[in-house]
Amino acid sequence: MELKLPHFDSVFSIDCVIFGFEAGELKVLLIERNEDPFKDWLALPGYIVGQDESVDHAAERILYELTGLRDVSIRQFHTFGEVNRHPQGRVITVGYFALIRINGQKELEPVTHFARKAFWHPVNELPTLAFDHTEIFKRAYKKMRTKLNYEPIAFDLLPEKFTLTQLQLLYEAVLNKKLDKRNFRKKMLSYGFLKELAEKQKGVSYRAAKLYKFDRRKYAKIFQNELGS
Amino acid sequence: MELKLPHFDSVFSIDCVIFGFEAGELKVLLIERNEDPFKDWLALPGYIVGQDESVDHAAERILYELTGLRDVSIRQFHTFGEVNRHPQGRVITVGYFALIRINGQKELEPVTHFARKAFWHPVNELPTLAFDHTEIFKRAYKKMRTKLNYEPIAFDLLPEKFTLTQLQLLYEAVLNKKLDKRNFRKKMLSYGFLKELAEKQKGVSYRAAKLYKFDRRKYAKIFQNELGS
DNA sequence: ACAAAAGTGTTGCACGTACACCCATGT
DNA sequence: ACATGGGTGTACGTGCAACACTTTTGT
Repeated sequence: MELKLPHFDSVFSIDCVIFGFEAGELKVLLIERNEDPFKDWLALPGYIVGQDESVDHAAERILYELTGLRDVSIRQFHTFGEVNRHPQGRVITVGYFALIRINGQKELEPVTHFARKAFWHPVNELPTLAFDHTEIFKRAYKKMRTKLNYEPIAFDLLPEKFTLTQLQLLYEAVLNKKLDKRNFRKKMLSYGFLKELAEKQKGVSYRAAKLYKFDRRKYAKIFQNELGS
Repeated sequence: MELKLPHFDSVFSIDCVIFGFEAGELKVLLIERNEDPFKDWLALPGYIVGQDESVDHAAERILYELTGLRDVSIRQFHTFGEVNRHPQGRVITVGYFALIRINGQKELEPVTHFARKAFWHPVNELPTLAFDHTEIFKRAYKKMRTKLNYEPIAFDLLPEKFTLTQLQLLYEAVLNKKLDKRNFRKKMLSYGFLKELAEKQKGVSYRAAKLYKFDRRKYAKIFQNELGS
């Protein structure tokens, strides 16, 4: 079929706001750019969408290239389409956010040339970022806090096995407020998607806490009704 | 500054899912296309974003060109970025939805050449639409129903002055279920953003109902706290 | 024994839900 | 007078918020 579309100098990109949780703090994954524009600046990991890949696929690819992680819950949250948000031309960017397990694993190592390094930075006291990335981050953070209240996204940030106190500390860090221990536990357990393990915490110099894991199967079963029409 | 961006054959568009309420039914604004591809098909109103306009601006412009309406609450809800969603090339589209007052006003008349006509169609029993517009519509409809539960978007669909029964019928049509009259009124009035008018309904052959209007100022005052950090 | 965090129940309040009858008005 | 929708209150159950002490374990 003949191509009748206008020929604009326009490009799509995606930018990822990737949250992690470490040392009791909520963190976001940043890169140090190695290319113009904004060479040497800090930025959210993001890149141009390929001509022959879907936007969703691009988001997964870039997340993989920067972190080595797959099968992460990654979701689109907003598209940023201001005319002058990119100094080199018309670029609209689709923002995605993901929550991943930091796990104290190996150093993050970008496999793409455009980033000099990638690292976790606490979400509080964020430095100035390239482009409109500060705005993109803020929007993602807001959305994430909202979602935390009605979707079990917190578990993506924790190790597979965790204690209820760890879970609570995470909620407190993200929502930035203290929660009541008894109410928190009651509520979490009442959902019925936490699986209590026989195992206990190790290496602590006080009473060891029970470990739990998030049971995706039970979660799906419980909330399948909410889909509807 | 030198343009270093890759030169892709790619274009952004926007598609609008515009809801209206008429004759007790929820309706969506469709157009009959007058251009290839999908010439003569029914579709959501949408068009290509200009090189020098923001995506948000494009959405407002297109809504205006198709309906003559301004100052409508129009919101982005999702971006559709599959590779082959457009037969002529790579087009990603940003979906917006809006709710407007049908008002029994003058016929809708497209001022752009690409649509032969625009008209309201009940959301139930929607015909087959061009491109992936059925999918876009479904996503908007779902989002809209969700939003109805926690934002006062329903008032955009009603005339400025309305009765509580009209409001309830609208909720019932959108949510597709019956609601209890007493509970519905109690809840709506408890919010405190409905202003009771001295005026009453006219021209009905039964007891005339009180008219209300939605008080945006009160709403803003009541819910300004929810913004935060 | 002590330090440190784990673990555990009850009460009041706000909110949603279920439910049925009299009232005002136009014909 | 009658038909039609307008308008109103109560009782119950659920879920959330406030609140403090005992238990377990490692040192």
